[in-house]
Parts: sequence; C-alpha cells; structure tokens
Amino acid sequence: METMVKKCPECSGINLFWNRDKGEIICKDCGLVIEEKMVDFGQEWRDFEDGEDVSGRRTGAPMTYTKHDQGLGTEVGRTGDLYGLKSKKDRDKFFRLRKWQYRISTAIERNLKLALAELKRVSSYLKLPKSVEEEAARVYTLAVQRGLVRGRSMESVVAGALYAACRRHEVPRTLDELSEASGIERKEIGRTYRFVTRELNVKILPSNPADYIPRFASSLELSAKTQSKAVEILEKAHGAGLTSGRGPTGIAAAALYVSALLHGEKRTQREVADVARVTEVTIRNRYKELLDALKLEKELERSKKKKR
DNA sequence: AAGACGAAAGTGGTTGA
DNA sequence: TCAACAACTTTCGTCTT
Repeated sequence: METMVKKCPECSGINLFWNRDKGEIICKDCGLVIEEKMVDFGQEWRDFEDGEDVSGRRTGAPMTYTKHDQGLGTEVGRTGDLYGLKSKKDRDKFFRLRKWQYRISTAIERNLKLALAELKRVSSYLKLPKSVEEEAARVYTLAVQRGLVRGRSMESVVAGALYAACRRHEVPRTLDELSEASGIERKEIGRTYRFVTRELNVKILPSNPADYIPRFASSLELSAKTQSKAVEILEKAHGAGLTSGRGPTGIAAAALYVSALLHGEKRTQREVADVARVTEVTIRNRYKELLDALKLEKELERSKKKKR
C-alpha cells in the first residue's frame, strides 16, 4: 500500500524529481518539496588536506543553517579558565580577547540575520526548494566565517551562494534569473560565485542541459512526450560531443525546439528563446548542429507531412 | 505580416604565454 | 598581464510561409 505522488499538489506539474541522496521529492516546475526526510550527507564537502588548520573541521549533530545562531555559542572561556592565569597581564590579555570575540561574534550574527532574510526573499522569489535554501545558507555562513564577504556586498554573496546551491542540487537557475531576483548584476554574481566556491572548496559539477528541460517545457506548455524526446535528443547530442563548451541553456532550448516540431507542438524560436533567456540566433545555431549531427531531417520531413 | 535564416560586428569571459 | 579565442549577442537584410 504505497501512495505515490504523481502530480505536484501545488502546480499539478508532472516533473517530480526524486533525489535519492537527500531523500526528498522536488517538483522541478515550482520547486515544491513534497517529501522531506533529510539526512544530512553534506558533511564531507570541505577537505582539510593541507593540514595546517584543522580547527575548522566539524563533527556533531546536524545544525540548521537558516537560523542565524545555529545553537552553537562559542565563547572564549569564562571564569573557570582564569585560575590558570598567573599574572595580571595575562588576565588583561584574556579579557581583551573575550571582548574581541564578543564583538566579532555579534557582528557576524547581525550580518547573518540580515543576510538570511535576504536569502529567504530571493529564494522564495525563485520558488526554490527548502533544501537548496538550506544549502545556500550553509555556504553563506561558511563564507562569513572565513571572512570572504569583505570587499563584497552581502547581497552578492547571498546570490552567489544560492546559485551554487541550485547547481549542486540540480535545480539550476541561470545567472540572469538570480540577477533579476536579487538585483545584483550578473557578472558580479558570477564573480562572487566563483570566488566563494573556490575558497570553500565546494565542488560543482558542470550543469546538465537536461536539468533545464522540465522548467522550460512547462512554461511553454509542452507535453510530457515532447519533454522526454528533448532529453533523448540531448543525450545523443552529448554523445556527439555537441555539448561541451556550449552554454547549457542554448542547447536545452534547441533540443526543446526540435522536439516540439517533431511532435507537432510548434513554438516559435522567439518563444523558446525567451523562456531560455538566449537569442534566436543561438537556438538556430544549436538547432542546425543538432540536425546535421543527429540526422533528424527525415523525422522532421515525416512530421511535416503528417500535418497535411 | 510574421517567422526563419544567416552574415557581420560587438561583448564578456576563458586560456595560455 | 596581455592577446588570442570561442561562445553568445545585437543588428539587420533576405527568404519563406
């Protein structure tokens, strides 16, 4: 007796995606998380192989990063430790340290509070799943602790963290979308994104064009058949080496365009270009490549004739 | 008239010396 | 740090439906 969710209760989308690792089901159209039994596997994403500073290594109970204080109150020790300190000088130094620590930690907390509010705002604007939000919050927190925000605006780091989190969870949004949602320039987001991920050793797999298909298809109101055909085309294109070096959105858009033609659900290049945020020219180029690499002309001919 | 096509020039980012 | 380079965009003229 198992009850399978087949449609998203929120938007009735059919693009439900089961993420085995995270133990959750995500609707790729609206981002709703339908089931969440999250066990945090995300501990091992930093490495400390260089040795030196092992103090950053964390163990222990999972924490939630969307709260500004994760329940960890680290402070320079209190009275107990004082007995060990002999001279007045040492004690003074000690108090100074504690004062510093206090200032720093409250500053960080204040910053986090603001930043997480911003993060939530952007995230809900883009309808991102909770798990992505959590991931982004984690990245941001780490970034603050490492002092990576210095010289950058808080908002841009938030946007960068969100972008990274989307990529890792295979629910990609484009830099342009992040830019629109956050009000930060695209190149700025890209810059901070690269910087932060490099500094924190966050590994990001190159984004897969197929991840964009469901979202684009649903805003173009294309059938499920067309979608799976598009994914199929993408796989072949990948095999033919057409995907490397090219923008994933352009390829996804072209594949979708072709498969729409094949299924008699024609959309204009303009329409497809708009939802994919690329130009018609790019679609044409990819489209042409797809045709002569995959020998789809015959299929196209057939579907044309069928129409008459 | 709208869509599809392709050429040409410009832009931003990556790479390799 | 600079130049070469590929991908992508913008713009525009022409062809097709």
